[in-house]
Amino acid sequence: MSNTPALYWIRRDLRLADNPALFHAASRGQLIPVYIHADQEEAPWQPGGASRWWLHHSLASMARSLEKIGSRLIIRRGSSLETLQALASETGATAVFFNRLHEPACRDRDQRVSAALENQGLEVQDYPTATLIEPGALTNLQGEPYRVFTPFWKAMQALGEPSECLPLPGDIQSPTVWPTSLCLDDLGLEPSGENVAGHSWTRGLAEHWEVGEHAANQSLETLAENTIEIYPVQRDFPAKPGVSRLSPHLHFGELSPRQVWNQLRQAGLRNGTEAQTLAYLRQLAWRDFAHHVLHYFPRSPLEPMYPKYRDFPWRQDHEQLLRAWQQGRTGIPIVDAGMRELWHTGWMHNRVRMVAASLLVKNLRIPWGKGAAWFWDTLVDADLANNTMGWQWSAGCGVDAAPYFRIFNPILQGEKFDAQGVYVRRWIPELRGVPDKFVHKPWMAPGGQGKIYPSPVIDLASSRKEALEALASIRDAAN
DNA sequence: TGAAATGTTGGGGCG
DNA sequence: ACGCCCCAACATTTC
Repeated sequence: MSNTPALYWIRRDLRLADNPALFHAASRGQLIPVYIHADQEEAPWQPGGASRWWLHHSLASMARSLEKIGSRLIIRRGSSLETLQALASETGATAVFFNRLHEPACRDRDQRVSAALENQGLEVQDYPTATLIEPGALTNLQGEPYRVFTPFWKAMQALGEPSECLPLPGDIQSPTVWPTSLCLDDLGLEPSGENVAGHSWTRGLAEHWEVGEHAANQSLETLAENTIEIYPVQRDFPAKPGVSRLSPHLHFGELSPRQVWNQLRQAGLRNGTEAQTLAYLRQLAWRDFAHHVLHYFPRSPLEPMYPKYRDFPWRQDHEQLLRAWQQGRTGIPIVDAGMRELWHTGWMHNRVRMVAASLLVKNLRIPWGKGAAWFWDTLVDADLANNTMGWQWSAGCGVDAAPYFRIFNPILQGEKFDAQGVYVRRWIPELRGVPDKFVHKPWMAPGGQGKIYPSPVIDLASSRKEALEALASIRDAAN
């Protein structure tokens, strides 16, 4: 026990349970939880619109949780280092505890902050908790980073189960005097005004999500006890509730991946759903793989991992097409439905993300970074590692990527994974009068039944051919 | 975590 | 009964 306070520096670890920095800081003695809004330090990957909305509500939830256990959330704005230094001198704190972030900008910032604080005699403790395997800790037998998922996953499994989760922090000791705090609203996180479609973002997001640790645990409970049973089969069908929707909770640390792993494992044993559980844990491992790849390739958010793709002949003057894609009016139902789901709810089903990305990158030949930037701004689960891996995978220029010739046909994808058109009609009411047979290609409906919906902005067959030619023009380059 | 083009096979209609 | 053709249905190759 120390008789000076410790600062618990909160970032994207917005939970009380299984929280190493909070647990150890609280065990040490007087605790001062602090959130410092310094998003320019993460530039150019500061949180986008949907993320800011989520962050606002998650911080509000964290503040309430801390108050319930007799503590508080101190909110400040400014340079992380200067703010921590100021707080230390205001409160007499002699230690700073935090959980690690692994994005390159955050990691560099945290190392600078730690070094500076230690230089002036403060104790700094940081903990891994954002991933199951710490990025950089797992290499193949040659000491090289894995570049293919399956061997990475096998190596992960060979390491055995994650350790037990930490309990809630015990007795919370407050400092004798609390430092001053801003109000959450002072941070101006919630986007004001309307999004691209003229909808109020705030309302749409609020209608579709419950934010915070409690809601995150409820979603995990639903997954472990119900959805997991149907997950392996239903996860590919966007109209069905076959996926976990845990991604934003994991991104903001309302749940740790270790909690997800351990709870699913236990439920799987209890309910005899171990095989289904493994299918989900494999997907959870993709999240670790993405962080692992970002660790070794810190420039990958902006640069193709295979340099020859820098010379890819992207379409010139694609602004109009990009806007049609963003706004969900490409004329291709499965893509438009996905893009509308995105702006209404801040989320899109993964199967549809892949189809929408393929259309943007391959048929429209628009640089994948434009799609990544749009997703970054509109997804509540926007995560630099996952977003980068997903887009480079789709564009064919990343590790373990879809081969360049793999081009989705959005009509076939729609017919295969949304045969009755339930998903596309949910987001595109105009299609409700179009018969099932043509719901994924309304322009082909006889008798003007499909006329109500605009024709595709791109011809799928000819643009596919052009994409293959464009890709052939760079494929013989050295790498 | 593809789809189109091409090849093969076998059942059935037909003269 | 038989050969021929058509064309699903399935398999393989190619991008």
